[in-house]
Amino acid sequence: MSSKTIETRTRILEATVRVLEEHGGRGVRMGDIAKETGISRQAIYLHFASRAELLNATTTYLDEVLDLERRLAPSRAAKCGVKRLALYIEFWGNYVPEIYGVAKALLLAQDTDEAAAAAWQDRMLAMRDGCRAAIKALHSDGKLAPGWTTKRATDVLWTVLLVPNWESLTVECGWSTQQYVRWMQTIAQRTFVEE
Amino acid sequence: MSSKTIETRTRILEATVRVLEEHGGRGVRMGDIAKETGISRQAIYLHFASRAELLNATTTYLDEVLDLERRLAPSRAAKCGVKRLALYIEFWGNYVPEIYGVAKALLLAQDTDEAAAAAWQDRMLAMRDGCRAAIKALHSDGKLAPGWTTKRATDVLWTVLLVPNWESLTVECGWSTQQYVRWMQTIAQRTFVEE
DNA sequence: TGTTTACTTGACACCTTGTCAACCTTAGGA
DNA sequence: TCCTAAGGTTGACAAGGTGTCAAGTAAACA
Repeated sequence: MSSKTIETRTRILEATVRVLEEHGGRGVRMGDIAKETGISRQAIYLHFASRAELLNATTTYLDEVLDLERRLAPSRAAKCGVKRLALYIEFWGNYVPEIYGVAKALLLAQDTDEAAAAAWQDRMLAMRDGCRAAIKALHSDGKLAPGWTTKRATDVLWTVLLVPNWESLTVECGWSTQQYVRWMQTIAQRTFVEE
Repeated sequence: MSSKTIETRTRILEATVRVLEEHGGRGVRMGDIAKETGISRQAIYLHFASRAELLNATTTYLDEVLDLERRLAPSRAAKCGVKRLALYIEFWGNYVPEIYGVAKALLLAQDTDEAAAAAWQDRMLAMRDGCRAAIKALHSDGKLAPGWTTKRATDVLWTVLLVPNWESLTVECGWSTQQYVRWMQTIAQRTFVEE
């Protein structure tokens, strides 16, 4: 790829983030993104094969810009399962607001777009790995509350952390990010950690 | 409305339930419903103003057919808050699978359709009343775990019971209805009920 | 017999994504 | 300096869905 190609590609990605963030991921068309980038709608297809691919590339781009790996480090370095669980929820609760626009757009595209569904599925499976790791750490410490298997506890933690729930609590119910983190930690603690 | 009008209207509603249930609420077009009913696509608009209105009417129709009121009775008659909470979750966990197809369709229509969004919002606010009643009953018994306000606990219970979470646990994670009910009760118990 | 009611058929507007062809512009190599 | 290719522009169009409209049909009803 020439430097000009890369530059335009980056400009498109930046514009996508901006316009998606601004509209909460809803009702954003290819034409809107093109206008924000300052190029024609058709030109976007010179860089991305479809809307789904653009959306997918945008999440990857955001992960880099927001330094996903650095943000994940604390929870991975936790000394005990209880701590790891709390730190993972803290990471996630602070990450979702930053990616919400793009995430929502990808989420909405799922119905009509097979590729978008697969892309989002992938990301959520990655998030699930984080959940599983936290639950396993808890289990290793002998602190997983009785009755829970690793699989079942992972299912629940993962489901509860899904973006629509964050949306419900913050957008609908008016919670702040801090409240989200704090009470999600409380729920996870009470549900999964043996007293 | 003439009896013929009512009969056709009912046939459309029945057909909508069938075809939506069959396809899990995804990718069902007005033409599909018309074909299933045995009338022309345009004729549906003689009975329902729009796709959103049809979907909305279908949920109301299902509530009647499935006797929503009767199903709600046990939780409402519960003698204590703990029991009420458990029974409400049991009701909901057994109700969602029955309405899933229609619910999913209405859920998917939300992005493009303002009216569909409002209709679903309405139903979910009704469900929220049930959550609030259970939490309040718990609170009256002095059994609401410390730290929770009625509002905050209602927010959480309501969010956790939302249809996408049921979908995640059953469709994605492979849980049975029984498992869903049992573990949701467990989570609610451990999270909200004072030991 | 004549009229109203429920429905049919065919056509079409609107919206968005994705594709195509033809044309333009500019930077870089020979 | 010339000319070529890459990156972009414009206009047009197909596909696929919702919703609308006009004209016609068939049967019930008065």
